Amino acid sequence: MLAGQVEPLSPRAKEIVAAARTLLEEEGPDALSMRRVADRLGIRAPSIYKHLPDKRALENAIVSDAFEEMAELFEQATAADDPVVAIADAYRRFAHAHPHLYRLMTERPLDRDRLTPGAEERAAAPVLRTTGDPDTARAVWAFAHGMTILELNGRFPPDADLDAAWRRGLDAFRQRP
Amino acid sequence: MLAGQVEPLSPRAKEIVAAARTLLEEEGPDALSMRRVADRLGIRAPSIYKHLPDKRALENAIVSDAFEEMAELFEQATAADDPVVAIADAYRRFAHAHPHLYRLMTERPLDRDRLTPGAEERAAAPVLRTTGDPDTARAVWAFAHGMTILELNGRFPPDADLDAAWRRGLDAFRQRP
DNA sequence: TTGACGTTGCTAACAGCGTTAGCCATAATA
DNA sequence: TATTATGGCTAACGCTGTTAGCAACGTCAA
Repeated sequence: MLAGQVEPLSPRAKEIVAAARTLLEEEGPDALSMRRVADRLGIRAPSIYKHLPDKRALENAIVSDAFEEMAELFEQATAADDPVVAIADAYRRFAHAHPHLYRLMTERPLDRDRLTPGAEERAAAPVLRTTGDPDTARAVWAFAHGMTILELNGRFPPDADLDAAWRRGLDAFRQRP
Repeated sequence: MLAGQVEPLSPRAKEIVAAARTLLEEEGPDALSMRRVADRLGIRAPSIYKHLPDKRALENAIVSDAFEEMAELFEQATAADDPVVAIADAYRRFAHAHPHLYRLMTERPLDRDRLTPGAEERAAAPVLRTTGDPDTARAVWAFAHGMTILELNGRFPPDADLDAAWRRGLDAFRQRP
């Protein structure tokens, strides 16, 4: 319990986080500067520091929210006939709908001490539960993330059938009879 | 043929690229600034622009070299008993040996017009050849990248057995009898 | 030998970044 | 009414990539 307590955001801080998220989703990571966020709110950049300690805290708040939203989607998907596929599809759909947000969530180490406690675990739980064993859960997650981020980054050939590769991958992890 | 021709680097440019790569590998991406690179060579940052058009060109040169090195490793691995596993292992080993370099190679869209022509294809070819079909090749690559980058970014639990998850994933893509 | 020119360095500067220090007006509280 | 906390502000610092313009040097032609 050495981790510093993450205190809840004030209403004003939530407004700032909301503005930051909109900016990120609409204009991408370069637009997510303290000055641009402040602009959107009609204030100056240094004023943000009255509500949030630094830029990383702003990003962490966005990421925490996104984890909660993902967890919600995954929990709904567990009810499907093939829950692993349903969760994976929800994962990929989320990333396509929020590409800049998805990159922010995945492209670097999490500073877990400063995220909403439990959010990450809540998103991870359905995958672990539906695949059965942790090694498979991790392998499926790795495939889903790899596929998704390479796709977002335009790393596959333009004529590649990525839906087919996606199905091929998920099929590989299906229980063998 | 709309792509601008990539002209070969002058000897001095190659020195700059070498210094930049060392800096990146030793101190990480934040150290890879034009001023730090110049420092290493005993010159000033603006002088770099006499040899390379911009920072992106510097990064592209590093990435192009890395692709060639990867291709070399993959081509050696195709001789193994189980070439898919051997290539995948070489991939993961390369990333572990050069984490900052690996991130630079994968974390954003390539500007293919400005890379050494053919380097990317040369690295991709062995995977395609040994897996047989393109969908499987892409799925295996996605798994390998996903596993590797999540590992580098410390996204798995600290007690996770990542070697086991790695084997589990590769096993899933093995031809079924 | 001299003049021209390309090469390769330099300094100064610009706009943008995250962040800090310090000031001030307003609102809430003792 | 006096005090304190809140939430803005400006100015500034050191960092970033990059450009403009200048100066020294080597090469090569007339």
